Amino acid sequence: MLSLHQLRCFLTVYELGSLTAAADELGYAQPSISEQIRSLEKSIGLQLFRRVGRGVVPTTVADTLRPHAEATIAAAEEALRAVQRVKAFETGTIRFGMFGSARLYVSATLVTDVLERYPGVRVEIIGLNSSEVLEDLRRGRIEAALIAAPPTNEGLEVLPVARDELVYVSMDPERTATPVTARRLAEAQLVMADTSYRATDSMRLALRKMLHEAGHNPQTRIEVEDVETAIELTGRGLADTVVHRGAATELVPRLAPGATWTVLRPRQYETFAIVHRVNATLSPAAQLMIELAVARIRAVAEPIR
Amino acid sequence: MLSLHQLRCFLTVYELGSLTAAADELGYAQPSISEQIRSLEKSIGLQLFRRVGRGVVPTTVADTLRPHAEATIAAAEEALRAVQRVKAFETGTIRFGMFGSARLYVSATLVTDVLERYPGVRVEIIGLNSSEVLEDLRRGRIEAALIAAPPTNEGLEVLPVARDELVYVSMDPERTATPVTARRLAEAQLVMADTSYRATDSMRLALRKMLHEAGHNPQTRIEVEDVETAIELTGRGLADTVVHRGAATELVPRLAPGATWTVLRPRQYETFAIVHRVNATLSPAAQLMIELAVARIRAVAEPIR
DNA sequence: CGAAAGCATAGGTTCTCCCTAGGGCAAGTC
DNA sequence: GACTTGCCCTAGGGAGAACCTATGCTTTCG
Repeated sequence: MLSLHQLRCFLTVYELGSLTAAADELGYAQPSISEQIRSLEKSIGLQLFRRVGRGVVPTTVADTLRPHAEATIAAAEEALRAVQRVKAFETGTIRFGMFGSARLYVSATLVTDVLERYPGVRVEIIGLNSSEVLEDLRRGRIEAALIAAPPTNEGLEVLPVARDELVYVSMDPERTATPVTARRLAEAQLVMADTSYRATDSMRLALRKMLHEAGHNPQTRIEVEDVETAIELTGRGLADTVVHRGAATELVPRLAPGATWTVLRPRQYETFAIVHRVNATLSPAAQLMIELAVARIRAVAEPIR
Repeated sequence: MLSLHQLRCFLTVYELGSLTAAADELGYAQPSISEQIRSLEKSIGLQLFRRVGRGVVPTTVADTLRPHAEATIAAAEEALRAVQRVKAFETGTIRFGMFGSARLYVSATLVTDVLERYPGVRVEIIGLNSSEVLEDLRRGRIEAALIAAPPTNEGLEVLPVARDELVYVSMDPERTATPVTARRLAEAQLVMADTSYRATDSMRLALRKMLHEAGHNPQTRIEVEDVETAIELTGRGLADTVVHRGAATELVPRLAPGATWTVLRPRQYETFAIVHRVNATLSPAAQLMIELAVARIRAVAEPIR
């Protein structure tokens, strides 16, 4: 079987015209080089060097092989360099999951942070829709993610890093003059985001629990996919909505100018957490993303611990 | 240390997404593949696959490595193909030595023969001057040669294949009307070729012996390097010359029109022989050249045995 | 919850790599 | 022409790599 080591020995011998010299050059004993050359000759079925008195002389076969051997060695070294560059974050792709409204807080700035420190890398933020993130985590296609809705999913390790309060958004200033109670919430016309995941969305669960405790049943008038859409509809006065404070700060001025918001009573919080598979040893890239994402979200939300 | 085997395993695992499947594909047991991947990961210092429940998933490092690994494997395979083509004479260079007047007989047609059978090869006929051939043989830079002056050189094996008669060439038809005796030869004004090798040239030795036996001393008027020059000077009537019949047939009509030739008395012969180092195992290329050269020279000269 | 699939580990065998020691041949030297 | 030197080869042995079978553990699927 052909090996890189054989090719390296071959090239050195070809260059120096001597097994002994090649052995010195490569730091081996002469019989070792001899053996490598012999095994290479055997594996191609042709003589590469003519043993002639003192020294060896390359055959025309060796002339033919030489450039290819050099190309092969070069390709192998280039392969090593490529992964070393990835190791040093000089290049390569870094993938990170981000799910729910978390992206509103950190996605853009996180990418900026990474690119600033490692200009060569390619950054992929996976999961503008939530199910993908969990599936990708479960399937191992991404190592870690920052999510806003801690699932009790088995096999996933969850590290809360910050929390953000839920706020009630409306175009009617009267409705946001005072904190919104469970009763008022139950009576409101609401537009809620993340339709597809209403069964597992932690915000929904929190609101449902709050209403239940007050003896009410949750009722939403409109269901949409995006937080953006929910806020935009609120801006048109069609309904009110409940979102994270961060989302409100970020989106209301742009999508629902004139809308105001207030907290709930009792106050409700959503936790942001880093999630990854249990027992996973995280890659440097993943650790970097986690570090930056945590720093960013702690700057804009309320840090936990 | 990086190895081609590791890269092959890596690519198969990457493609199939499974160690077990890769093991089946490559014909190994699963733990062997596992070990190869692990050692590759260790040698680059980065994880290539995330072990996730059922199967493995490539990391971004693996994505980076893959094209380089493919390029390296491809280069290695191309190297093998290249030498296999040489093996089959589909390409590559074939070197052969040819020395003395032998080239007049076979050099051009020999090249034609080779190119006809193996259109892809490059043919090099080494040694239009004689010393190079022996030196190249001695140094091992060529494996074999066809020569016209069998040297008693130690370390070289000589296989006579044909002989050619020496003829006396002159512009004076009277001098070639009858075979030339030693006495007439001693009296003639001669131009002789291969000056540089007069001490070892077998034709010189043969003539000298012939003259000595008749009690004469050899005396040459003009010494030149080339047979061509000798014949050309003969054509101008400046002197007569002694050359192989083959050289006369080939060159006299072109270089000395009007000149005629006759044999010597007693008749003198020059032997053509294949020469190579003793105990040398000849390459297929060398054997081919020998075979063709022998066939050719036996067609135009008088075969021995 | 049991069965199946897939990776990791353990232990042992075989093969490869590399070493040292010594033989043989060719080239250069006295 | 014998001697020395340089260089390759062979032989034999030890360390490590590669590979195998058997088995255990985790995840996934019915």
